[in-house]
Amino acid sequence: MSKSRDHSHAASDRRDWARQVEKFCGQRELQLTPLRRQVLDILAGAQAPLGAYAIIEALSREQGKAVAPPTVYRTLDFFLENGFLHKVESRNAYAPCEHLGRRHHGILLICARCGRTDEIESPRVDEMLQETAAKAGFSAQRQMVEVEGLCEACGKAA
Amino acid sequence: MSKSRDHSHAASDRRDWARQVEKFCGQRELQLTPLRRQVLDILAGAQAPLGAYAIIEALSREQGKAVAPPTVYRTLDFFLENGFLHKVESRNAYAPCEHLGRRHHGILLICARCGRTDEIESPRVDEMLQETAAKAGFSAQRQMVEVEGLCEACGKAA
DNA sequence: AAGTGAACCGTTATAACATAACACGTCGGC
DNA sequence: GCCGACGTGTTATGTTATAACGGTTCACTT
Repeated sequence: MSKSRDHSHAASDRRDWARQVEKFCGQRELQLTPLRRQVLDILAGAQAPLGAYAIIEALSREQGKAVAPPTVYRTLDFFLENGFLHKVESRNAYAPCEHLGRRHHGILLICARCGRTDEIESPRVDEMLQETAAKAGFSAQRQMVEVEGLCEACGKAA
Repeated sequence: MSKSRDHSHAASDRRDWARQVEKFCGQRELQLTPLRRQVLDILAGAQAPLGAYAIIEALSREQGKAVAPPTVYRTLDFFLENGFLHKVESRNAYAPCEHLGRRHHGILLICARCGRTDEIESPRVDEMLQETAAKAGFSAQRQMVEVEGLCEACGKAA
């Protein structure tokens, strides 16, 4: 399998994500409606974060379902509010949260070449950011860390 | 003056910024044209990061000058390319870069209450991010770190 | 059974952010 | 004088996101 420790962007990871979201919805009595499941599948099937309009197109293409923007944005809000999804601010796109249930603040690694993103966690970075901000008199609530560069595969290719 | 070490968002800081940009343009033979200077002044006069369309409105209001979006975006590009400005990705806004000339990767502290942003630098955070990414096989090129929370003033007010 | 409220989705319209493509003027070098 | 680079103006359009209103379903109450 992959030799480094599981940062593979593999389809299996994303399918895993979909399964976990499903499980969480069951546990917390959140409604995973048909629309939400369709969007979940589309996101789970994507190799890179999707924009809202890409999801609209995918719904139309793959499910033959024509939906307007608000419908998709509401669905995205649902996933975001429940911590199932991250918004990739630098790209206006939405990516599966790979660490469901944990207190998040993920670090997003965005490949400039293939567009795929990986999410990693680092409590040390989180703490250091918190502290660094505190030194400036700032009380941190939410962190957004996005790193653009080359993923392992693209780094080797180049 | 301010008791903590100079994270005051003070108007004087921003005027300082404008002066430094001016200086840099002189040194590097960059043209600080009338339009660019007007935009510079508007940004220097703002208490919080401005969006492109806010700048358009300000140009119209303060300078009586009606400009179309491309004109402003080109000006912003000029400032961004030369490292004079940061784009605040989570807000689609543009903020003065407070550390001209240094290799940047600033950390943006964005107050959720008053909207003001402060930029701090932390080589340690930068390094740690770099390392953390490297452990995931990722070669980092550009970092975006935005922290939302309460600035000192707003923290006390609340 | 009728009444109520919450959650979800559909629909229309529009707001907010950003860029493509082309035109024109100025200025410096040849 | 011609040319190319640069900056700006202008028109049109592309992309991302939300406001506002309507309708359905369903659980719960009375």
